[in-house]
Amino acid sequence: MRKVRRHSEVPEATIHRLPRYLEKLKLLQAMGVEDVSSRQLAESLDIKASQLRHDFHYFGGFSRPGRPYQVGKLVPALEKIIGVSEPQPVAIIGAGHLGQALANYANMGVQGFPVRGVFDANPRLVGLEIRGQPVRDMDQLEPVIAQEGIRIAILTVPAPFAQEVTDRLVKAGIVGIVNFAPTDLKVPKTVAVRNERLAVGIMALSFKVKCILEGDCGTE
Amino acid sequence: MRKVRRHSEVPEATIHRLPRYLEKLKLLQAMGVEDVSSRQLAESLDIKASQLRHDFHYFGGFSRPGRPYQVGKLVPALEKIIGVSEPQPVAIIGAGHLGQALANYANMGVQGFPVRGVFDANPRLVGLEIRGQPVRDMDQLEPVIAQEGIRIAILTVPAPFAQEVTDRLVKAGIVGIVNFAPTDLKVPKTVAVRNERLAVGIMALSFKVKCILEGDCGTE
DNA sequence: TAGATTGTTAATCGATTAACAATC
DNA sequence: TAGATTGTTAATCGATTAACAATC
Repeated sequence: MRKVRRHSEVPEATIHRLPRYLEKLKLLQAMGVEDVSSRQLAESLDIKASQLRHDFHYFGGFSRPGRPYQVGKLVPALEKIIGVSEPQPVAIIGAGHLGQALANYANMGVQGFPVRGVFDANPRLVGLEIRGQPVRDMDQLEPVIAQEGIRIAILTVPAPFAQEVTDRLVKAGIVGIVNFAPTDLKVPKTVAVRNERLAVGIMALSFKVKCILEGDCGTE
Repeated sequence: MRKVRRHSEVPEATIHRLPRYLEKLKLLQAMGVEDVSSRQLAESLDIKASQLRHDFHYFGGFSRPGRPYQVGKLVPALEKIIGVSEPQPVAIIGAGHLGQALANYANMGVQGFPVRGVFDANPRLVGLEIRGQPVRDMDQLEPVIAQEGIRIAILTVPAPFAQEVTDRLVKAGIVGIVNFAPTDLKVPKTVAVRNERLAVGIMALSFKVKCILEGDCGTE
């Protein structure tokens, strides 16, 4: 470690590549690979080696010049940077189809984000068991967040309720929200929001599909 | 319409804003708003007016200099550009929790992407009804895609099966794939893929949460 | 040593923002 | 007309890529 950089200086684009680096490195680790060069790793991710080194450079000194990266050292280093060295408990607000799907998604825990609370306002859903956890009534939101030390929430409530639930989450100490509701959330600057909107994704895809079908993509 | 531009020249960033423009404009339309200036529209989306005009400029002439945009003209124009003037039938491959959640998501049809086929390899899921549609066996994949004229598929199968299913989809004439499997897909250049990976999103969020909690964000 | 590799800076590329003429 | 607005180009900003010295 040679330089300390403030996170704010790390470009958004780099931040989004970090999880992909970690994912691929964990795969290599599981295969017993010990060393990997920037070229090898970059190629497997379909990016340029210089970009990968440039990205790593924000955090300084993962290897020494002349030596390839050691998978066993890089994995924990990236986990520390991303913030998943310790498990990060998460809450899921909204136990509809999507909320249930996410609560059921076993990989969440494996990736470092164990689900420690599932909440819904619908009394018919409250009490339902998902992977050994009950769906809780919304009045349990604040106490469970406090008790479990939850900092990240996944929001899967209908759009009309998204903002009021968000306000409660912020007051309860939540610092990061993954928003699946198709609406923009107002939060203080000290809270990070990531919007996951399926509709936007499928429409962007549709634009490209149209361009492929109409031979309008500049490839011919 | 003054200029015809090839789609390939439209930047990725612009493509991803088009659905957001359309979404907001439809909202305005539903409220009975007839005219909207670039400044008003941009402000409501938290972007710069010049960026919005610059984006629209790729497609040329939505209004005339001096006159604001007419919502009633802009909505169908954007729908045409994005490719949702006609409903685009989609197939969902994989009827696990996530696949079921998506098949249940009524908004899909409203947004212009009606679900016209849900498929799974698990015989215990085959026959299950979701919103009036049966989960079909995988051997129905090719005939249904052909019969319904489906061009876009949503992939929610486990990662180990993602590539083989993709190969079948491509052979069956699918041109766009929304990939929820946590693995990269190999496809010909004539097929568009959009990766929707929850793990990447929550990890990118985690990085920011860490930076907020540690006061390492340059805001103080 | 010779070849390969990283860390780091400089050059290139692309996207955002500002500016303003033309128009209503 | 005066004020507001778009379309369009130029200026700025940021991210990617290339280049290469230092190192093994």
